[in-house]
Amino acid sequence: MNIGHASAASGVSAKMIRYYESIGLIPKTVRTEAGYRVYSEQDVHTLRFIRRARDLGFSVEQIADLVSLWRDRERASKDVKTIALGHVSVLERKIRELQEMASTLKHLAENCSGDSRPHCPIIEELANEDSPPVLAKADARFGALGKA
Amino acid sequence: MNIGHASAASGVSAKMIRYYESIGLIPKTVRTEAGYRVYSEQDVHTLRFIRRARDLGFSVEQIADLVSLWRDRERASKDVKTIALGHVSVLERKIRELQEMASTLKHLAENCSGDSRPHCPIIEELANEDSPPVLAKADARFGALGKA
DNA sequence: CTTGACCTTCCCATGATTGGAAGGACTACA
DNA sequence: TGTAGTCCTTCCAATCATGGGAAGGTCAAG
Repeated sequence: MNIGHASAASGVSAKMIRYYESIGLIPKTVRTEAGYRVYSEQDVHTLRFIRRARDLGFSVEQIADLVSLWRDRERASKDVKTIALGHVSVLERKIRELQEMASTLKHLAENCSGDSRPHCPIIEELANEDSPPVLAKADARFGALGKA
Repeated sequence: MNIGHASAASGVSAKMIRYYESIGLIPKTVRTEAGYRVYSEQDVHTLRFIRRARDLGFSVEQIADLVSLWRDRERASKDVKTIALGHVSVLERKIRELQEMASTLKHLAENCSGDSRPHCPIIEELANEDSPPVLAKADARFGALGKA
């Protein structure tokens, strides 16, 4: 099976499959004489595992740990649970940060008439000389949501 | 006032001030003969405005819009409200995605004994041949939380 | 006049992902 | 056999906001 087929079968883009190989998340594959990568059903299985972990928001680094724990049939379930719960707490912190942002903004927007007049509490809050941080301490790096 | 002072007064790092200038979010400053950037109180005020908007998770692109609306004393509050509410809906979608991830993981972890035995429903779910996506469609790009 | 703290520009790295270019390989069809 | 079209390969670049650091100029205090 070539990379395009493995991609379709696993839901991981060919680009990402090559990337995962380059960073060592998955081992280098067998190649045909022409240099084409060849994948087995087991490889596709691994790729699906990786995709599901990505869907759950695990980082590539965490996924590497999960994959090796997956391969180790003797590992303790505690080790897996530790990673999962650690990730849950990161997710929950992130959720709280975003909820704070959203509720602050909603509160401001509720007090903004939203008509053609210039008065606007949203802008006024952002411009407020006296209120240092708008929120306590929401790590701005996790607030940015890209150009979605 | 030089850039270090402006940074301390606004809470925006000197690195970011230069970056914001380079991308046109803030105008080029006056320079001393030696080439040092010089900032006024008004500039610091603008930087604080920007930092607060960042704290609320606005993208630089959105901040550019907010800054120009801020400067325009005749603008309609509707324009500001539209940006804010658009951002709120993005935040809320993101929150729902993360909540789905967290609840799926918590559910799996609750059923994982977390002891030294190998049985682990978390790994088993990730490895499950039959369940295509773990979650409906959580954009993986927003699931990754960096190496926090 | 030296020391240290500041400033300047420039380049690089992050994380996961996508895009594209240039070129080789394979398949199907005439 | 030729050729068109689709696949594959590698390499390079961009995203977004931010930090790190190097090399070198400037400034203020001692």
